[in-house]
Amino acid sequence: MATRKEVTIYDIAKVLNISASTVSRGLSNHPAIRKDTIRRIKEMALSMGYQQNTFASNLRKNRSNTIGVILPRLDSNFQSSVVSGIEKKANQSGFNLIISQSRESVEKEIANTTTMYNSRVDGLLVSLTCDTCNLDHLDKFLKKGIPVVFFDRVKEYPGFHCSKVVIDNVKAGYDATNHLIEQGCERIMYVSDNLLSNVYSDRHQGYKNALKHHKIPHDPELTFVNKLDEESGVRTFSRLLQLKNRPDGIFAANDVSAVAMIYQFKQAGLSVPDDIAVVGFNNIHISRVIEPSLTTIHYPGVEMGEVAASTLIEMLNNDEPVIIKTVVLEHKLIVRKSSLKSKQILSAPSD
Amino acid sequence: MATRKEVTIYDIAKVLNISASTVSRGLSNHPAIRKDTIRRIKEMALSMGYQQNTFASNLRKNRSNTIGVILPRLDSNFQSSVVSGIEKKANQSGFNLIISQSRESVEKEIANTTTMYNSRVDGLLVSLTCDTCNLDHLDKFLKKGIPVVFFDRVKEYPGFHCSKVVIDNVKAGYDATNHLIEQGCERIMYVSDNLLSNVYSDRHQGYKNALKHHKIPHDPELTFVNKLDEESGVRTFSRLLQLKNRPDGIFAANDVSAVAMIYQFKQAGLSVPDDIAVVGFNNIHISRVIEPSLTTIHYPGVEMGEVAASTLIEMLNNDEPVIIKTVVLEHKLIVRKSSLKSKQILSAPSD
DNA sequence: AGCGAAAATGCAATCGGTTGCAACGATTCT
DNA sequence: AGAATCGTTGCAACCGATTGCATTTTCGCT
Repeated sequence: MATRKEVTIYDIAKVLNISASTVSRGLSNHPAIRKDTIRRIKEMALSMGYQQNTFASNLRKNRSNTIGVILPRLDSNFQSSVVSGIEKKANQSGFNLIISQSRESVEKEIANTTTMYNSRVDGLLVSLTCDTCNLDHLDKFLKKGIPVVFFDRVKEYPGFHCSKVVIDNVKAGYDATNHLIEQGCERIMYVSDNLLSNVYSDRHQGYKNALKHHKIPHDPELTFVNKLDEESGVRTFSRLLQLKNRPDGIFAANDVSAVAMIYQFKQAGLSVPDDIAVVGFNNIHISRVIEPSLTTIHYPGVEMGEVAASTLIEMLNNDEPVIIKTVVLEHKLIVRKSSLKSKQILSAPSD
Repeated sequence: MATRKEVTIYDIAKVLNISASTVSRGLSNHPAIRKDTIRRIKEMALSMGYQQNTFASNLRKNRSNTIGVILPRLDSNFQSSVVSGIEKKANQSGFNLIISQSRESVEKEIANTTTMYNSRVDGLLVSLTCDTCNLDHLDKFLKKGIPVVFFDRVKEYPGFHCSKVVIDNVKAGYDATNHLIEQGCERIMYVSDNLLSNVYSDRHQGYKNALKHHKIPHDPELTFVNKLDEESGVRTFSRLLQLKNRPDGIFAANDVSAVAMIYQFKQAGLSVPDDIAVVGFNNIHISRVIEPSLTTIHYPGVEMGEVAASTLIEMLNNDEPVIIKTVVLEHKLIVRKSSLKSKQILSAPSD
């Protein structure tokens, strides 16, 4: 009883006493088919419970109507917002979405790439692993004319050209650091994840730029690279203790670690922001409600997903040669309490 | 230059001077094919860069090797963890995943259902919208023998039988409320989302059970239903102000709203937990680091996803008649500061 | 060497929709 | 009226892998 026979276009054709080609064309509103015939076909299809067999269609058209997404993690605030945006756009345009996570493993990223390739996705959206150091596994897509769009975690690679959707991480890093400096911080620590990744190295660059701009010497000891997870705060704190000269400001490359640090500082009896000011990155929900609330860089996740998906879909729907572009979305420094030094300092002559 | 010809089994067959059937069988390790032939086929396939055409295979086998997931939101801490777990299992078992969000809209849920059906998913994982009040849109799957597994947001519906993966929300609601009562709370508010959804109504039931068990009268005015988002705290707070008798405890059906409330209370100069104790639900990251840290119900998201996916995959791989089952995962009350009334009360004779 | 069984391989139909081209009828034009 | 044209529709060859059944090859055994 489970698998009763499927209705095909041939069945419809037989009932209406026309050919299957006409049914096929009718169902896709082919201009050569008479309006009235189209109506009859569609009505019959509906009443017979016809359901298109996408396999057959895909096979013939050699198009899957599917977009592949490869990203490090789904269980991340930021990344799941991006996927949410992607899903929205893809769905609107009638594309299916197949998603796989690399879990920050290059091997898994490569494996996922192959799966996507074999599933014959029409296009690919990728946010890279931190450790991805070449793009050989993506070559086959470009070679075959399957567009690839990077988002967030991107990579420049010789001979590999594809569109990207990012924020200006250098500028954002600059803004964050600059803000701390303006608050009177003189010894600022940068807490980062793997500097191989553009997002973290660019923020680092911005950090250095800001220091330079304010003529503050750059102390490499103040850049701490570690996994930016919930335990990051503990590690950073112990790292802090080892330093001769304690920093008076921290720029953390994500909110999760910033929040974890604030927690550690509070436990240790240090005052945020007065003993040490903190700026995070991402503007995740938590940053607003933590005590003190976290100054951070807002970073539009859902929008990034939407733009990335739109960019890809545009490439898919256009027959003209692909235009490679890089879309840079606006970020915004959101100042909250974790970085606002007491008023005396604030009102000090800063210009 | 874009689309260079694909390699097919016929090409391989021609080169090796054997038939395509043998190549097909060889590639799938058919026992009737000589080991040596298999080796030769595979080597040639590799060197020619053969890539299986899944459309053709799917068409012939009438199987998509794809699992569909429909859930309310991807940009939710909890739900994205579940998806993460699902992806992990699906990937391990060689299934693709297509995902779509209903964004809490029944219409979109139904539309997604149709898309999934047309994509001919082999099985479906669903977490329902709060407002979904019948399962007619899922009927076609069962009728066609496509297994459906619900997770988290489930629904009992006459004549509709499918497996489920859930937690015991009644018990969890009981545990949360009971804990508040043990802390000395006597007037406990339940802050919920739409009570049509099992997760919220079951927690409500547990809440009432606990009250009853402790012989505390149930005041319907103390159940506040609203959208459990970040603004929920504001709404709940204004609701609180309207009450004659201010509650001394709150059980919130998710952490996001609990945290938002705590924030409001603090702003208003109320002490948590002494003026009002708070228990949340989900144990999202934030609950640990907020001040005061939030007592909550831990709720295994990733595991729920893994179990749901495994359950479905098991059904897909078994030819025997499907065994319907309900898997109930353990939850756990995690006591933190937001509910721990001062020691005097704690050490009071509670037996 | 010869026979039969078992092992290995090939044949050809099939899955269901798509599409270039041919064909048909109706209309228009000369 | 005959030719040209346009609007519709049908024919048949795909797309590439799978699989029941037929056929060939292999090999053991007498």
